[in-house]
Amino acid sequence: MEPSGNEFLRGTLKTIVLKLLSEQGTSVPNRMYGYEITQAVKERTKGEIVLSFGALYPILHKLEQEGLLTTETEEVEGRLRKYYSLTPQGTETAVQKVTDFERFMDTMRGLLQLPATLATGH
Amino acid sequence: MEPSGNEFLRGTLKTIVLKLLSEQGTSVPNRMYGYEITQAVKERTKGEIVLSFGALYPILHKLEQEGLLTTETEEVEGRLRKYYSLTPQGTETAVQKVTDFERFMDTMRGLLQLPATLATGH
DNA sequence: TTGAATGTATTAGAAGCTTATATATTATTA
DNA sequence: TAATAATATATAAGCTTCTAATACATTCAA
Repeated sequence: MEPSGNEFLRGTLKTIVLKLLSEQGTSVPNRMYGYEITQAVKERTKGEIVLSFGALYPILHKLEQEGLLTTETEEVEGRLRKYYSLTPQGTETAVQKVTDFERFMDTMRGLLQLPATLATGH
Repeated sequence: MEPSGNEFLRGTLKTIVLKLLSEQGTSVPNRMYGYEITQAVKERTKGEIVLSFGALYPILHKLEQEGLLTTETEEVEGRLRKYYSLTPQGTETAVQKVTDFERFMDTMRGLLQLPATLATGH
């Protein structure tokens, strides 16, 4: 039906992936592998958003194909791991997507007559 | 591509339609026709969100089929107009969807590390 | 009389998901 | 030691949802 039962998530997956990769990790540029991305999203949202692999991998491949991501495969503890990191263009797109999403939320708040959020608790 | 060039709108269309119909208009229960809905969305969002008819009508028909909307057709100024209004179940769903969307925005703000919105300007 | 605005509706096709499946290793538990 | 959970990447079938295009019809303004 919907991604992890949340219909609103539709169309936001690329933005989530790009944003996570744009954050500073232990390596510069930051790199993450697919499984790690799903776990990070699950942890940060306390299980509210769970990316399925069937959704994630096609997105990663598409972003790579579009030149926003590059990959490096490494063997870690006997298993193959494919790390993804942003290209310069990917970094730009990440910023743009997040800005677009903020704007979208603002527009939706107006349309649905919702109050501005004052306390979030996160 | 995306609804009115906005990929994030995916999955929010039902919520928008239900919310608009749930607001108090001149009639109780409030009723609107398809074209009116697209215009209301366009005006409220200053053109940022434009619903296409190809997206709107299937949604209206589906909501009717699900028992969330009822319709009445009237002739107004020589043209046929089909008014949609919420059933009791539709009213419940409208509230639920808006609540779900607020929760979703909160989750996304946490995930994307966005600040809480203090001033909106709308 | 021509075009813009108003109005409902369908269709073909693309895109973005879900769900199921395949494959494989390591770590834990019964 | 055998089964299962967790770790890890990936594809395929199929459904839903959207875009873009089209059809049809009326009213109003230029």
